[in-house]
Amino acid sequence: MESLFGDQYDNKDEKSNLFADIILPVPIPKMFTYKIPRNLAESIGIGFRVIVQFGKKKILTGIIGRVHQKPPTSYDAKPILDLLDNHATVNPIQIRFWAWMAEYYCCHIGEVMNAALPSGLKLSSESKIQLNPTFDPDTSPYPLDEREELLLQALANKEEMSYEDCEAVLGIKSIHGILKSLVIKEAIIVFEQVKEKYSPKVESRIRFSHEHVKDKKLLEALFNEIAGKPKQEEILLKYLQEVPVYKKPELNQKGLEKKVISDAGLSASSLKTLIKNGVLEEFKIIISRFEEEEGSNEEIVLSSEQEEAFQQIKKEFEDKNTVLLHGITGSGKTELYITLIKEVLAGGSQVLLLLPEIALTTHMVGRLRQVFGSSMGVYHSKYSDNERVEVWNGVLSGKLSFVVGVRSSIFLPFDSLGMVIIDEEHEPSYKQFDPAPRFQARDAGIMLSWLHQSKTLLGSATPSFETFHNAKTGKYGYVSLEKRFGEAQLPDYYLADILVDKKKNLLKLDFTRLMREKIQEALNNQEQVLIFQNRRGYAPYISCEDCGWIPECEHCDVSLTYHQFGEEMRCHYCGFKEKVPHACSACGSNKLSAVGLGTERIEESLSLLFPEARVARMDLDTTRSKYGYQRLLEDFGSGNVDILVGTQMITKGLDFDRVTVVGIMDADRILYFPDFRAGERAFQQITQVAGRAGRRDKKGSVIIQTRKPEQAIFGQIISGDYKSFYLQEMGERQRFFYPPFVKIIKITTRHKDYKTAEKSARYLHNLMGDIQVKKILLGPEKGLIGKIKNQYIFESIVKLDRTGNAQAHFKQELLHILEEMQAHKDFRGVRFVVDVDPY
DNA sequence: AGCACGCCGACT
DNA sequence: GTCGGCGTGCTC
Repeated sequence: MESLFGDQYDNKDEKSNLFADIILPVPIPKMFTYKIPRNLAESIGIGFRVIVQFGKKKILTGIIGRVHQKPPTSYDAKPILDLLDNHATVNPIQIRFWAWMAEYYCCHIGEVMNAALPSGLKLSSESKIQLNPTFDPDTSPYPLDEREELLLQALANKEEMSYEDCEAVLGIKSIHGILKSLVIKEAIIVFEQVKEKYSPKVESRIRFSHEHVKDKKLLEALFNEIAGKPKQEEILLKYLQEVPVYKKPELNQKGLEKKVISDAGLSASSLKTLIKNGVLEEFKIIISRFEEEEGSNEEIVLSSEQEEAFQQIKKEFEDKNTVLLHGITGSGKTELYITLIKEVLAGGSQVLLLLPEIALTTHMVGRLRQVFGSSMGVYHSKYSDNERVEVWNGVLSGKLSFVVGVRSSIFLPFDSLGMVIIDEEHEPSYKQFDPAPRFQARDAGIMLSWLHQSKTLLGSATPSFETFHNAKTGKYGYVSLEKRFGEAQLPDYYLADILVDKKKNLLKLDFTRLMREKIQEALNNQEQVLIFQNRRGYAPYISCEDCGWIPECEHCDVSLTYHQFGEEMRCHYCGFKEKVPHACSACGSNKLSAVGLGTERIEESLSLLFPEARVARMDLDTTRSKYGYQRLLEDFGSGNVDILVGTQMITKGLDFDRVTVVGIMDADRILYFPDFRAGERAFQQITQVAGRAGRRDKKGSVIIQTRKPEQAIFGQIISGDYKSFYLQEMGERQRFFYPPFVKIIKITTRHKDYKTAEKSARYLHNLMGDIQVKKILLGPEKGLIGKIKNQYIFESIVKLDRTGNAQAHFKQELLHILEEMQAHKDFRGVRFVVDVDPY
């Protein structure tokens, strides 16, 4: 592997001519070559963090991607300014991983770096100004104008000011000229301030000054001395009580957290005096942001089914790198994972377990923590940056050999992965949409695993078709785990026909009679209910009953969603908000009605239908805060809520014994999504949410409301017949050229002017047509949403042959085309986005 | 992406 | 007349 980058220490005598290709977090498709100064040559290597100047003044953190001796021919390389650490922050495998990702997903390696490194590890500079100490306004030969005076005054009582501060002081946008003039007049100095963003958590502690613990007599003397000062004595006694240095003098080294003294209500000023007089000393240590916790080291006992699956997995791994574990909900995958993880860790390798975002808040992590204690790292998107840096460093130092995390945890600096486990592998949230790199963490995880010569286990109750196809064709191993753990039974399904009930006048506030009866039954039995509707807000739009007018977003091509909470109309694409109109803007009629079903409305309807029930709602709007989701879950878990309404958030990881009824408000909405994956997703979503119904002792009920109960997919979902559903859908996919039979690349063209957007998309489309590769080219078509944030959107879809190097060739050509187009003035300001394997 | 340099409108 | 708008070109 080393040879990929050249052996940088080949010729030690010529180290003065060393150059480094550096990855910088900028969206420019190349690395940048800098000169390695003599004094750094010995201590530098691939993956080291360095500081370089980029452009006229910007200072950036870069990562050494390659070291070589070839001086650039067309320009003068700038020197590396400094080295940030005495070790590599990124290992060679990661650099290869980044390079692969940039190439595969058609983005720049700098963008990958940006996504990979927690921002705490990327420092950058900010321009600041300060007063020139030699400047004296009275003797200065240069006259100052009003604004310059103003700025100097503002600066007079400050150490420094940022450009933003200056703008604020002067109240104008362009301060450059003024600053320049002040520099020429030698009144100020402009400098770059580099800020290290990561700050370790520091704890203040106290202990006896050295000589006092050397022998007991000294301590006794000390107490005699201090006897007249009760407050100080109290503090010393408290210290001795917490840290028995009489018995074990070595304990003094670690001291006592300073906070303990103030928490005990003892005098802070007396403590200060003790420190001032040299009796105690204060010192600081760096502590972890994560609590220390012992693992339980318990013996995991697998059921016979689990044990069998476990053995099968191991057997499959003998000749396959990737294995799919097809295990139905509640089959106890967690225990299986734990057993596997333990085994890999015992072998001295690292393990990465990927989970979808919300699953990270649930009991699975708690269970893992119980077993692995703080040797397990958790990498969460809601973590602060400092916390992320600590996980990063934990993996780097070897302290954390096992990490559970969301999709971005594939970027952690593992150096010897033994296994990557991707749970709920079918989850769409593994795909990153925006910004680049638009990677699929499941696929990237398999690649990462391959780079480590490690194994990948994919787990799902409803595998993605891509994965299942790979398993069927023998590319992946396949193990199924069919029995529900602990004798829990599969739920009963009921199809409730919305149209029939409507005709019979049995539909009340969008609830069919069957649904209402089942809910009532559960309530009577003190059981809980989940209601699923994948749409937030009150109603997706409101409409004028007289003329059909619908309020739309000013910036996007969508109707505004009515949110009862806060009484406003909101755009779910750009965040635009406005007041709810009282009359139609087109005809003035005041007959405006809310159309369609959102979670808010369902919540309201439930309160009306079941006034005695406690109803709660879980969607993006109620879980925005860091612990919003967890709080709602706890409320529900503790039985403070009878009915929980929610979006797809409720479909995952909610394992509560008392849920016996799950209602799906509008299955058709999931099914008729204009996307080739709609069927697959419907199957997955409905199965997932249904899996929440009924546990151990009680069979659950799942009520699916639909307008077309005769559709085959329902029968397949109900009988859990994933395979026949799969076969049927795959027939379609093959006929109409959809993945996994082809590779899809989506190219989006965006511009604020409709005509320009359309013209650019056409032009690009034609050029793509000329690429000599077997392909199907569709479009360019106006986006599903024609305009978002005032940008008109066009899309082209390319379907590529999976075999050979068609993909690689096409991508390469495409990037050339885009580069050229972007340089052309006709397409100035046009944004092109390439999405490989889009969702 | 930033951030410079460079050429045109609306204010003193 | 200048200030200040932003178009366009480059970054090792």
